[in-house]
Amino acid sequence: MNPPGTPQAPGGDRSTRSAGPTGSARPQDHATSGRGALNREVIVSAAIEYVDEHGLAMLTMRRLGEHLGVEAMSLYRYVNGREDLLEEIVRRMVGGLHVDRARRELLAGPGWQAYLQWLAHAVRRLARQHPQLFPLIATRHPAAPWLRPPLRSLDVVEDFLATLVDRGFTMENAVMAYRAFTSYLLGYLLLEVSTISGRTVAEESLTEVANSPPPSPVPLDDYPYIQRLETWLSQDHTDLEFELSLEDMLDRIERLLAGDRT
Amino acid sequence: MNPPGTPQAPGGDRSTRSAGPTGSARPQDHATSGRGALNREVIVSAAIEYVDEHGLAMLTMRRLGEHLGVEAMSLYRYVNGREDLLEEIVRRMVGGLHVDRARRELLAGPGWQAYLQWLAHAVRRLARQHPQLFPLIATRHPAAPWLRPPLRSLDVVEDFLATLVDRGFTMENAVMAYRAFTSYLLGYLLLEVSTISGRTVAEESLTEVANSPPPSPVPLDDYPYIQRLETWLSQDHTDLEFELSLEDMLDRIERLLAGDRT
DNA sequence: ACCTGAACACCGTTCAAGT
DNA sequence: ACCTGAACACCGTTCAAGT
Repeated sequence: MNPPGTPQAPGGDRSTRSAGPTGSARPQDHATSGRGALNREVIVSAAIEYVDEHGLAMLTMRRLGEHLGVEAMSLYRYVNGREDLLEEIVRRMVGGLHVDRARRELLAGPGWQAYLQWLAHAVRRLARQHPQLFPLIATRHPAAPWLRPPLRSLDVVEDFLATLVDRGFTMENAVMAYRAFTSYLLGYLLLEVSTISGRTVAEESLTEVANSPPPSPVPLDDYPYIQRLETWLSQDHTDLEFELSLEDMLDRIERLLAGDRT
Repeated sequence: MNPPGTPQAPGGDRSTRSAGPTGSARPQDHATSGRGALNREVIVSAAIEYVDEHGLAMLTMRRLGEHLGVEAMSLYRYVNGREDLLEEIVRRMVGGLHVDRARRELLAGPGWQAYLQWLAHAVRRLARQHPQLFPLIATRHPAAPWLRPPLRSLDVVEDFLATLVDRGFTMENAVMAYRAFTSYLLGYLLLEVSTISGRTVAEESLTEVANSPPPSPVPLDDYPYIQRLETWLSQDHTDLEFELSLEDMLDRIERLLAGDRT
């Protein structure tokens, strides 16, 4: 399955499902030498950190190497190239949304709403913590193309469907709920995040690149309505707005169920 | 305003609002020489064409130059670098959504619903015509950061707000409608498009790059629910699904209005 | 006025070589 | 086993030079 030339990541076990509490970090007691401790996990963490600070465009194999105190070429032992690194970042971020059955039962209780509420908030937390990275989640096409952003991880989708079907959704309705939930979240958060990171990235590319002209403040004559509504338009999404539209969306899903029974 | 070193685009009038029926293509009767006819418009068109065919990652100043039968450096006379080119592509795509007042009245009639219906379908047409480009629309941060994707163009947003306010929306409700509409469309279309272009791009990067291993078909043991629902999940979004959820969203906007009157 | 050649700084990636 | 140096092919972009 693997072309012979391809460098092999040591300990490169791709399955996310496995990770029991045992196999997380093999004990490496002989000199955890501060410098030489290079591995896939460290690299991905550093990359996330770097992007959060400098923006996605600044993430370069060479710069990441430097940031880690290592030549860029060393990274290729653990990461199968830049694409693979980005993919792994997404996997890692999204992977945190998976909860085991027990925890899920606790979260959800008898209804499905509490679980979806929790999931939505978890994704939002992610988006706001890593505004630079979230568009990646929304844009990258996964291995399984019918696995849509922003959930991505098979584990998370499995959680989602299991919860709903166990609570009495038909298969068709579960899928419709998945789509509704998923596109609501994606659309909402992409916009919310674009206001946050829009400014952030702009500032950086100004200090970092420093040759692009400052994004000219557009003159609003000729646009009377926009002018009148600018204060409202530029207002940040509030937590309340998220809660309300989220509930609205959950209601829509509930109506799916109701429509089924009548 | 312009740093002296910056190359200046001839005829580089940025305002989109201007374009009366007169100034579209200055008559250049002296030898419209098939080769030398390089200008901003031609470049942008070629770029769009190129991306549609080869994917965004393949769009390179040098390759685009070659595609146009010209050295890459020539492009810099008309386009202020790659970033500017991308921005212009977005401007051009989104610009087509602007309709003058007369046409809008015709479209909308007395209600606002017909206009929003038309707009939603126009954006969807765009997304499906240029699946490779649509994520760009969703991701690029505009000059005015409160101008959210996917509408982007000041003209279009002005159209949107004017239509609603003229039909009796309060300012606050018009903005809420703008957000609801915008994030609904963005979320929905991003997902729809990701199924289309997911496959497309995968095939290309396979023929073009040819060294990445074929995206391994994920084994679905361990994921019983996904397995059961796969056929549903992988089903393409249908036109009907779009219509239904669109109407649903318009209803939500209508409830904004109703809530105001009670 | 418009295009080009040559050059610069920077990429991602490979591979033989070092320790 | 792990990292590096050198190299390759390819970027975006600038600028003096050609016509």
